[in-house]
Amino acid sequence: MKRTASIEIGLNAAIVSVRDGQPHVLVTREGDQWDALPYGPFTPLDHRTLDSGLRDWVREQSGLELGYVEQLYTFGDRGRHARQGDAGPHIVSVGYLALIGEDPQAAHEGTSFGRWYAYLPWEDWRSGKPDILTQEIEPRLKHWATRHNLDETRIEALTRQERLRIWFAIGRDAHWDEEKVLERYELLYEAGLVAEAKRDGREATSDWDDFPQLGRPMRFDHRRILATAISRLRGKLKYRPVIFELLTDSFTLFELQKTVEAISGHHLHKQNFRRLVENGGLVEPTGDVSTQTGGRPAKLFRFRREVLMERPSIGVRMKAGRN
Amino acid sequence: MKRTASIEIGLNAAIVSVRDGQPHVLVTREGDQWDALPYGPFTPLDHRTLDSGLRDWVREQSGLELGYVEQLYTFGDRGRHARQGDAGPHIVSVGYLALIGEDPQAAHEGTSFGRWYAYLPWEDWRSGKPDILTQEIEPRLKHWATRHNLDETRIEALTRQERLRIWFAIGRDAHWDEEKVLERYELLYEAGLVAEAKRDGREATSDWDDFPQLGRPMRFDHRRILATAISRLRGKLKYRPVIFELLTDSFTLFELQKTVEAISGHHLHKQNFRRLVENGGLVEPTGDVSTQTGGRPAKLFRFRREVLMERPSIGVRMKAGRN
DNA sequence: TCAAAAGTGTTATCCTTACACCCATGT
DNA sequence: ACATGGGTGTAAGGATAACACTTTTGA
Repeated sequence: MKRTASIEIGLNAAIVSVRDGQPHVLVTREGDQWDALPYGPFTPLDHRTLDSGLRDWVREQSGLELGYVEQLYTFGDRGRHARQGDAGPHIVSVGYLALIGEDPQAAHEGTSFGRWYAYLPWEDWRSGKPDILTQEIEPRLKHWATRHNLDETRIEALTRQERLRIWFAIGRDAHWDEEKVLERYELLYEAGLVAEAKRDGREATSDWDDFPQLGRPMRFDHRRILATAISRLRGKLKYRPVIFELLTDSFTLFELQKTVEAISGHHLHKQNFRRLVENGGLVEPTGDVSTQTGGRPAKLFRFRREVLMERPSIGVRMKAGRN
Repeated sequence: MKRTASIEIGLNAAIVSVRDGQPHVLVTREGDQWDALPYGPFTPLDHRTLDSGLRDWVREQSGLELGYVEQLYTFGDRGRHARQGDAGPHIVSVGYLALIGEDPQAAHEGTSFGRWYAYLPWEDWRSGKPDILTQEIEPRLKHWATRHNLDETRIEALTRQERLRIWFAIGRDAHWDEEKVLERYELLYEAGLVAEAKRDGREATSDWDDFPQLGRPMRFDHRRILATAISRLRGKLKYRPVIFELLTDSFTLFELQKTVEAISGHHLHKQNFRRLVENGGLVEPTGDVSTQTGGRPAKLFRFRREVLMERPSIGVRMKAGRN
């Protein structure tokens, strides 16, 4: 028998909602502390399953009743919850992604929806490449890549240069892969360029005081969980019709497009997007029109739930485009 | 503060290897017990991370040194590890998928590689639809679907009929989705058609004694973890070049095709498969040929590791075919 | 010689992309 | 009138699937 130590299982939820064309995540703010995702310990006596435990915590902390919920990943790094030299129980945390369609009315005091791209501003390419990449991130990462590039202790590990190329599109023929959100955040952490790295006692690339704030930080490793959620959601969009979990029952194609753009972080080509969606059999017209569009009234559509039973895997395929 | 209860975190690995065209998973057999996946508790004092804990347990139990490892899912249902009325600590288990390329020599005493399709025989469509589906499973599932179909307590839940259609391709226009391995296993469990359901004290569709063995059962919920691993691997094949983790450094296109077929569970069209692979830039000729093929000597290929840095997502695309 | 697997070539079809253009409404 | 978003048509290009066929080895 091995030695045992007290373990606690933490449940964390990244609860996503799109409003006014911006993706948001539910956060709790306690005083001047950093924003946190809703979380709480899993206690088997109170919770039948991990899922139901999560729903209980979210209900208690925010008043929200969750619909679509999906497990993301279980994080178990030693000391991930601890500040330097801190003791205390070891915590393994199970991260979840939840999606909310209707505009959630009044959540509890102390909770609110924070914009994704306030936490991860380099992920929003809807109006082109974000300035923070060119001006702040790229020069610092390039500098970091030149400093002792010889930490390749493991064989077959990617070099710093290579990681910049595939994850940050720095270098020739490189291109931005919108799904690599987690990899980018973890690289910034490793390079000591986010506030959490300083908090956790990691070495910085240069003086911390010179640093701009690269995105709003979060408590514990919650920004990592948010990054995981975004990665998963951006990937899943392409092969599962999850986007409709973020919309009301009926919607215009424009609203659908804006929601996909909000999540994927880049612009889409209007005409082709409409055709792909309509031909794909994902939606059907309700018969009504919306006159609130600022232009010609738009047909309203609803999601065809039957597709879940027709095609094994179907999503909103699309490529970036100008129009 | 909530009540606390002792929690233990278990680590489980589905270690996959393809030999002689058959996919296998590493199991331990203790006496007349059911086969089990390698597993052990996560103890933070011994293990730095969940990953390293898993590698430690596998090394200890089987002597294998793992390469490619990927977290699958964390299972936390109350009582999932318990027999009826059993008490004891609550166990949350974290499932992993590991892939092994080289034919693994001598694993420890008591461990061996068991064939996937001995555990889940309905998943092997390489020689057409398996008889066990037509003869044993479908009639029993149809019967189950007619019995009190009114367990739709949740709104929006799929009916039994619908689930048979989308997951078991029973009904008109239905077609088999090879990725839905977990859904199928869980449905068989829910319908009381696998031995684990009896062991866990679930009600059967009819008398247990009448039942054929629907696949070889496993300890605890290990067959569910295996099903999760297969689902994930079959899905991932299509957008990541993971298949090469299951092959030796150089291989013929025929070996590659047989390996993909072993994993995906269906036959592929030879000519088109070869073209897709060669044109896709996934592989490059080594210059050597293999004369051990039983026919004309075949060019040997190797995986182009550079693609990991070129394309964001690339896999072995293919459709079922006759040839 | 035959079986078995390695390979090549060609076509029809579908899907995607890109471009051009017109429609209906509110201000 | 014009801005805004809604909506249609079409043609080029690429990828896929299905088919037919030739080549090289071992038994």
